[in-house]
Amino acid sequence: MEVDDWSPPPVLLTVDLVILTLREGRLCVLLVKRGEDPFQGMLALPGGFLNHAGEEILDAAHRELSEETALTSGWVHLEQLAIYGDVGRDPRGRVVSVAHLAIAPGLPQPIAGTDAMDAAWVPADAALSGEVALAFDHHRILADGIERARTKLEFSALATAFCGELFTIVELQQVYEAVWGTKLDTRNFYRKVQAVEGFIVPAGSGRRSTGGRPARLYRAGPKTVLSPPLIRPVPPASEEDTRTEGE
Amino acid sequence: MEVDDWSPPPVLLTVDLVILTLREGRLCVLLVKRGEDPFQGMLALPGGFLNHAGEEILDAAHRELSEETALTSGWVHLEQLAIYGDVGRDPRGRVVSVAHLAIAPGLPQPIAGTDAMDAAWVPADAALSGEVALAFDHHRILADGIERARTKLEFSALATAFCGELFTIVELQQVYEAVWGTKLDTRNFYRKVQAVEGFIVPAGSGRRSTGGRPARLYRAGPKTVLSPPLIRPVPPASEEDTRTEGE
DNA sequence: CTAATAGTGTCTCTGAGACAGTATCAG
DNA sequence: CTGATACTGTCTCAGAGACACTATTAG
Repeated sequence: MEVDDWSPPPVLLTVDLVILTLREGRLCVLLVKRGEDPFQGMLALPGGFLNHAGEEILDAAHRELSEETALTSGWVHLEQLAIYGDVGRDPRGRVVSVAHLAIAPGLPQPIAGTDAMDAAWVPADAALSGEVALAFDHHRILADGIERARTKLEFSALATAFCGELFTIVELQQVYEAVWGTKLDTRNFYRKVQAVEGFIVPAGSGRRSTGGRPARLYRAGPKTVLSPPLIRPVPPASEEDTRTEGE
Repeated sequence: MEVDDWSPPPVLLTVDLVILTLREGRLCVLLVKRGEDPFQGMLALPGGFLNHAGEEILDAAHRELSEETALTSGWVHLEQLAIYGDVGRDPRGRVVSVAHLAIAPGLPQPIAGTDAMDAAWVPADAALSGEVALAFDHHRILADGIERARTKLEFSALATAFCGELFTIVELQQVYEAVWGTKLDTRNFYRKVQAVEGFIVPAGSGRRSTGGRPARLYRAGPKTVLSPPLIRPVPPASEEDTRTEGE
């Protein structure tokens, strides 16, 4: 404690990304197959070290994001998720990861990044359920990221980040259904999203998909906080809750 | 990109704490007067570097917490808040701070820590309003921490962390009123906290304060998520609320 | 009895969930 | 006209806010 020439221990900083999108109505996450040293060949979240000591963390996250997805950037939501710094999490030493949550509209095929052999969209439920093993503590990070997205859908306008610039209410509903993993009542959904002022605003005229009544188009409104919120239906009220509920 | 002997740039990691408590019915935050190099003599959040490369971040937060408050530890809530790593935030170099939110019941006088000249409880509104200048980007961290506490009071049982092991419903209400900065209706509050199963559970018999009917005692229940939540009354009162206040 | 604090009941209104039929297009 | 998709209205019930009085103690 009273050491005079003590100096703080340096750590290595990485940026990891939970990138979510919708593909064929399913919530998917981008995973890469590691091409390098620790956990080589294993699936992991995209990410990497800071490029140089002067790189901002958010810039590094954006850089990693475009390295993997070739995004037009601008229609991407990117926010800090949490920090993961357990001592044993990386065999290379004291590596602390700043996890980020990224959400983007239907993305094209991913591209293999600098230190990734391969990259692919994996359905979120498959990645969560442990069917695929993830490197480091990335399973925990992924779970936290998806949980964050699910919660933020209730209280923020985050859902529009899954859509393009123009979208229909049905498409927005499909976002909620895919992320929450539930079916929603169409009439209640229409009523509620339109009741929140500034959540979505009408755009021009309609379009159609497989021959049917043309749908009205909307774009994201100025509001980022939803009030009243769109409450997520209680998870299926499963059998496991018996013990928690009793006493 | 193809540099072969490239190695990731190291950074220095600090842990900073937003420690909240209630003193005389007011929300207060612990601030220290810096006794060392950058921003010497200025007020700042308590915190410091990792002790050694093998120290867990959460352990470091606990260590800093007990260094400043001499807490009996165990009745303290401590959670990660966010990470602050802007390039220019610390003149000593690339210093990245993992901010934490700590909440504890009515604490005694703080003690000056290792590298702090002085420590004191400062009312949150005074610290937020810019009356006092804070070192580094600590004003932003403080604002984020208090906002986090205000939000979590709605949806989690965090309020009980401000109380001791045993508390009355009135005391719990005072927590909400102090943190939110609003007055709440006593009857509605009683009804709502008791409606949430597992939020608070009755303890033994009553006690009193200044001569009055003895209050029933409660302790924190097993539930950490409040459903239904206790909605915070709208803070902004958006525009011209000319004289609605006196009601 | 008085002062002081703890505790309670009702009404109204808003918002959530459940529910089925009409509107508009392509072919 | 048919198939397909977009869109809408009503009822009921739970929960939030507004509101004033009774209960129990110390002195």
